[in-house]
Amino acid sequence: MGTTSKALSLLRLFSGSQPEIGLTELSRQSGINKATVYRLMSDLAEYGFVEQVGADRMYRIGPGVMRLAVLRETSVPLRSIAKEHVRALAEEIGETTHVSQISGDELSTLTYAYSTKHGTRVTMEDAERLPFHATSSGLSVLAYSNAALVDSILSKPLDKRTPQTIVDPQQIRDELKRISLRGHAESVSGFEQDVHSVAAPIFGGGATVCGALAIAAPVGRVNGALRSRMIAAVQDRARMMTEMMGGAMPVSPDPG
Amino acid sequence: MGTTSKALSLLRLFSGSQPEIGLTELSRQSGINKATVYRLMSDLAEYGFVEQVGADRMYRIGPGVMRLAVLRETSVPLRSIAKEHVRALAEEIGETTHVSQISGDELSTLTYAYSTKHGTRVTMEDAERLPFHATSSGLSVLAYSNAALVDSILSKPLDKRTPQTIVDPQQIRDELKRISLRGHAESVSGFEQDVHSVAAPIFGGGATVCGALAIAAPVGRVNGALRSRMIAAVQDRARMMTEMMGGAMPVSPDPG
DNA sequence: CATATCGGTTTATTATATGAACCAATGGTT
DNA sequence: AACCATTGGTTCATATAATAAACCGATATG
Repeated sequence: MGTTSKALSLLRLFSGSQPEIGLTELSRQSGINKATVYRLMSDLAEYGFVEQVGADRMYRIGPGVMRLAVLRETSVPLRSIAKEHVRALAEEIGETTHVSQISGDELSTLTYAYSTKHGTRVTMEDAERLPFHATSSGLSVLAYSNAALVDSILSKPLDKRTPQTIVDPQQIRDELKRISLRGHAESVSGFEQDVHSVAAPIFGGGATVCGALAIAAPVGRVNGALRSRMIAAVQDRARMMTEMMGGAMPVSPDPG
Repeated sequence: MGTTSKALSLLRLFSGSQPEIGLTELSRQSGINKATVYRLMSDLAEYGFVEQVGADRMYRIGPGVMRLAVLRETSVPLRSIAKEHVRALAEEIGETTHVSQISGDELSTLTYAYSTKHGTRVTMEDAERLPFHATSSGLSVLAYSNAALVDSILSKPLDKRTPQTIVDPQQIRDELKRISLRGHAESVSGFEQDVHSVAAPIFGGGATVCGALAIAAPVGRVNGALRSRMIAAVQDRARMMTEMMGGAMPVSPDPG
């Protein structure tokens, strides 16, 4: 593993549930020597990617990423487009909604919204990382991705998140075919127990898939009627988002 | 210069006016060997910090930064707070406004807003990088920064952006003292010709300065009345933003 | 058709990253 | 107050990983 990769992998350790991490803890979780971590974090800090805060000198994500984020949003305004739709959809359906984008070999949640209609709801974490194979969002994206990405994902061992998670590559490939015919993906307790989710892909410029819109509800609340509404609404909204992204659905589903 | 620093410095080359850069161009502008740039960009791409797009395989900022940006905004919501104030202030004064944040040894523009009141206006660039010594924003930040940052900035050679740019360290230190007494900074044609700007610092948790709010108007339009309004408004808004950040103005100005 | 430029690759060379051991400081616990 | 366990940070001999010149094939340009 190269030095640069090591430095970048350290950034991946930060998450919504762990927004600040100390030097020793970074070393422990990454498996990288403490002295090395120190030097890498110093480099990252110099460029504003992390900053040290408080008396205990914990590290957190720094201001430098905001500059890059502004640039990114200018060319690919997925997040700003997503925000409004996610809110409206949550209100319309009365369940939790979220948009996630492809980022390497996983999805990362861009934004999400809760509905206040029910006392219980599926909860999300800020900037949560979602595996492709175990979420409706991931499957909906894979169904429209090129063969290279699908192969790369399915060739690695797949994490069995719950007893219901499908980890057999062939079974997943079959499912991907069905998804590309229907235009939406569905997952019942595949990622988190008791969560029923439906998702539809979002396309950017050039009919390439860039992320997914999803609705997630507690399993017990999803009856036939709600399920139909969820599927119809998520597909409808995803289509609207694709349009605003200047993208287009591929004419015939990618066979990959 | 370490490998990590090299990789991160490549990211700094991307800007609003140059959102996509090719391999050879990256090598040229960074002064780093092409083969090295290739490997570094491959590493960055693997972690989603850049992505290649189009037939000519140009690089642009990738989706990975959005995940980090979401995390950053959760702990330091400067940008979301800034957006509304910048808009309101632009409307109130009828001139261009912007908020920038400290990012290493420079400021980077988080968000800005134009007013439609006049046909001419000061224009901004997305994610523009602003030097400390030549902008009212930078000076207002420095005036409330610790001595270490001030020394580090003033010890390096200062770029004379315009004939009016002050580049003498001692002259700048004198000005910083005055700024910390008044609570705002002012710059006439110090960064761009014919631009008159006023700025006030924004403080985050622990009374530490984290950025600045600024108003920028064409020099010819700034008469005594407008100038007074600009100064009063920028200070007022910056105070509001500081409050929303959970920050506080330092009781006595930092002597640094 | 010749030339230039592009993204990407190879390879011997060497500069750079590494990690065990070590500090000093902090904060509980006995 | 003495003690132990942690923390962030530093040192330096060692060895691994980064580097740059030359090269390749493809595309575009005159």
